[in-house]
Amino acid sequence: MLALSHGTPVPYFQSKGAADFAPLFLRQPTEIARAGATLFFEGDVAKSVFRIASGNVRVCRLLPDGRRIITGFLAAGDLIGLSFRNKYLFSAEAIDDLTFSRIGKRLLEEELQLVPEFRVHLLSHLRDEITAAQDHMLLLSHKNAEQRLCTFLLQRVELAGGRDGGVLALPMVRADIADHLGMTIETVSRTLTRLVSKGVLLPADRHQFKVASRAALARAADEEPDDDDEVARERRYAGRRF
Amino acid sequence: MLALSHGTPVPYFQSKGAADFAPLFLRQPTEIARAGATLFFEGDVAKSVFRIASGNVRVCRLLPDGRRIITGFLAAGDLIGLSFRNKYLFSAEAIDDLTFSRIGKRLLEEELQLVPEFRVHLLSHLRDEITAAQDHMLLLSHKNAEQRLCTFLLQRVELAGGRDGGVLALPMVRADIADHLGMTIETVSRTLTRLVSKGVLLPADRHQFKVASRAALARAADEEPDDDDEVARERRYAGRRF
DNA sequence: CGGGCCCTTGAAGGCCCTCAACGGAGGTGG
DNA sequence: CCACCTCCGTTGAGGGCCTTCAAGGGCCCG
Repeated sequence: MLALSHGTPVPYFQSKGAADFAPLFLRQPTEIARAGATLFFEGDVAKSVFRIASGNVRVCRLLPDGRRIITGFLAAGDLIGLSFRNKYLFSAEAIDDLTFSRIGKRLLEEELQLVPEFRVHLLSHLRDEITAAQDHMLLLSHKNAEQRLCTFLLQRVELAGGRDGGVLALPMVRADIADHLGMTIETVSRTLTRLVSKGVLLPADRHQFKVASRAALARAADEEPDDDDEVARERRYAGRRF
Repeated sequence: MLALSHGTPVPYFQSKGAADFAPLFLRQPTEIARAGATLFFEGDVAKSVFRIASGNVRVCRLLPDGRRIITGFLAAGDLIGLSFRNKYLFSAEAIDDLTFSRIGKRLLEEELQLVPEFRVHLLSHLRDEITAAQDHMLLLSHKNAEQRLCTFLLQRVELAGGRDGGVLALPMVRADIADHLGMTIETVSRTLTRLVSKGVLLPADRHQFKVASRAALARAADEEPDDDDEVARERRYAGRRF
């Protein structure tokens, strides 16, 4: 279960899915953090990689003027901090109460030297991060408020494995969503309200919605505001390709 | 010159700078491409990694509706395609006439198995990509047109090693800049004009400017539009931190 | 009950996009 | 050599989307 024997070739550019570093953390003690606690700050010397057992984490960076961007939200099973050099590139804060474990840089290095599989997992993880970052750049540069929010909601539905009747959990506050999607809290609020009034969402409480129509959500996430015909779409394609 | 002997431990999370894969490409033949040519398309099966010898490349992704984002511009010495899984994540197109070489996935795999240093370089490269992507997300989510353009121009000045009197080269067309910064070509044009009239830039031709005041450029890249005092800045900081 | 935090809603304004027209540069063919 | 075309860049006018500023309500806790 743990590893291939030394010297066995392991392809670095394979098509495998998400990395699985779980075995590395099996022997590490479980720690806890309260809502609002900071696991580490952007710029801190990186000593450990973290793995979330339960709870939610926001990962964020700050501009010199204090504005903030949340590069992502993490939950149970996710890893934090694999993309550091010797300092962390971002801060990690607990959204709600958290249980997690950590593995020291030193031990991680040793495991990577010994176990080729982990090196491949590491690469796979970094590529996933790059892909996610690029997708997010697309969202930020070209999508409007409703598309951004629907894209985000859809992601949360999918990683929860939810179906149409499923409940959509938004453990973070509106300001977190806003700073993730490059919007203001007012626009987040207004857009959520609009989605409810359109019948796409059904409000449960502040942090939970039911998805009335996942199809409508998907449509709103990727497409033009409305009445968008295939002709116009093809025309734009043609204009770009050459 | 080529590598450490097998088994020598190489730290994976060290602080080294940009990766140096140049030795891998020394034996590869040089190829050429005309301006406008496409090295590979997003979604193509990834067979090779490329290294630019001369010329400029744009790296881009497309939305389903045909809108485009240019994730970055590459020049001599840069590598393309290291972050693929088994398909390319983006397209790469020649901006001007290009010379480059490539190394096959197969051979690259072998080198990575044999030479620990290259594995470290690969990680370092991927982390650089993640860092750049996050910086760009910051730009796209929170900066206005002038800040975006100044940030971009400043990057180009710095990678050219230019001083105040240096010439700023913009080999790409305005549409490329627009799709990189999440703007329209009109806004790019208007903002450039404004920077010229402010005396920050001096126009040479369409694709070259002189930077009259690099300090002004840096100020405009990161700060508030204008007359921004420290008091206001500290106030915003305080508002965010708690 | 008062205070703080979070969320919502309204009103006004600004920034940037959209649409449109024009001019220059470069290439091609008459 | 010039007419013509296309691509690229600039500039102007108008409008829409989102931000900013402001107020108010719900919830929790001391």
